[in-house]
Amino acid sequence: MGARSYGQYCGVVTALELVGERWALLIVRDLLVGPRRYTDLKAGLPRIPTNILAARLKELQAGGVIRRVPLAHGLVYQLTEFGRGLEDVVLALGRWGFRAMGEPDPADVVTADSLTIALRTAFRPGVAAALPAASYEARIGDVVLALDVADGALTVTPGPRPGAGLTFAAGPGIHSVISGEVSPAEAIERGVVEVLDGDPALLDRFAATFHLAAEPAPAA
Amino acid sequence: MGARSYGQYCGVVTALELVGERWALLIVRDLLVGPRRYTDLKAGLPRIPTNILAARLKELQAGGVIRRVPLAHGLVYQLTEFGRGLEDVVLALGRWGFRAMGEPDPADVVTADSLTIALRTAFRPGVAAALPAASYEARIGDVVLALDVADGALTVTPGPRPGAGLTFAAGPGIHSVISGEVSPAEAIERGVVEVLDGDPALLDRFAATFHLAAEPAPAA
DNA sequence: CGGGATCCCTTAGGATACTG
DNA sequence: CAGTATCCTAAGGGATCCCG
Repeated sequence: MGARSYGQYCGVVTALELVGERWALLIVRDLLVGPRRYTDLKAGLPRIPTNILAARLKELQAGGVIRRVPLAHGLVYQLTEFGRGLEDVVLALGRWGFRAMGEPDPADVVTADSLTIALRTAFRPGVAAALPAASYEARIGDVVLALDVADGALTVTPGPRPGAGLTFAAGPGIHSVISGEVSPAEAIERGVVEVLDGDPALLDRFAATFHLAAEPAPAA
Repeated sequence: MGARSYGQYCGVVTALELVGERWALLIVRDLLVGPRRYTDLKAGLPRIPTNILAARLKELQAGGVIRRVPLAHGLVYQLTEFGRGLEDVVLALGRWGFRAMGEPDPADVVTADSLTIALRTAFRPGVAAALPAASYEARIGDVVLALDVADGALTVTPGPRPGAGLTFAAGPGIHSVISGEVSPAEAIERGVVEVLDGDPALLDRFAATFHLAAEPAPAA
């Protein structure tokens, strides 16, 4: 048994031995959005040392979580079917962590992949199914995402969304809209969200569709 | 920003900064079963160095995940309401890790708390609700647990269950019963499960109530 | 330019012993 | 019971360099 093994016959332990090392679940988070090249991963995880990225990729491969796929030009890393099973884990983590996010550090970045996953964790299929289809172009920081909600399903694509019902720009303050701390109307009024195009009333639908509770942890 | 920060404004990152360190989620796993003293945690995590346990407990406290509660005699650690929100994360991890468990290392241990959580991850409320109530006494390794299933809810209590509908003993092979690789009848026949008391037919109900898919990760 | 490998240094984590 | 203190190893961080 490895010296670094937790030494228990337990599903949680097995999982942590596969993806519990530092950075591993963030690599998985980004790969849940789609296959990525080494360079994409490095760009999406600006603070990961390159040797650690290489090491993690090897470990995840050895664990059957990801696969290297040669491409015409270069290669990509991709989750295996087993690895895709981590979606529940990552979404649960994101949902739980949302409550504790607080204000961003000035040095914090927001990447397209992390934001895509964040929107997936906040997405409420039941609510979306009960509302008319909608499309949004969201610009958060430097990230531009196209969101399409139809039939209770969400599609997130990087880049602009021509013809979106609503195009808006926001900063980290979007957090308070998703948590419900700030109503859509207030958000527009206070400049937390800036409507660039389309129907401002659609921001209500957005806030209903994407929602996560965020009561801060009481000392209790 | 700490040198060890991941540097992203993202729920997953926030969560990992709170409970992503080595051993942290295993401490949480055990506390999900109930409040525990320092010594209980040490016993339930035989390979954790005591200084690391102390460090993690401080960090988890600082993060609002756990709380120290003084007792008449000594003190216990307990999840806060925020910390209890990690149940989804731990169960999702356990569910995913179950598929990769394989054979136990000879040095691996099974603790009462880890087994309690494992049974919770495998529990199917829907199936249980459709079946008559049942009680079991499960002896896995040295661990003895009382299981009560009623109205689609599961209660796990450490220790024997006098009057249980079925009392059985098993080793790690119970994994194959829960995964469905081995049918209850086969399990009894091959000695994977030994019925000590009660109605052997109840093992069918057990296997229906506690189930997790376990196809090993295909190379695909 | 994509996909790493290497080097050095810092610090977290492991093992063990000891204490209020 | 509930931790500190110590020593040592190995993992992680940062920068740079290399190769097809």
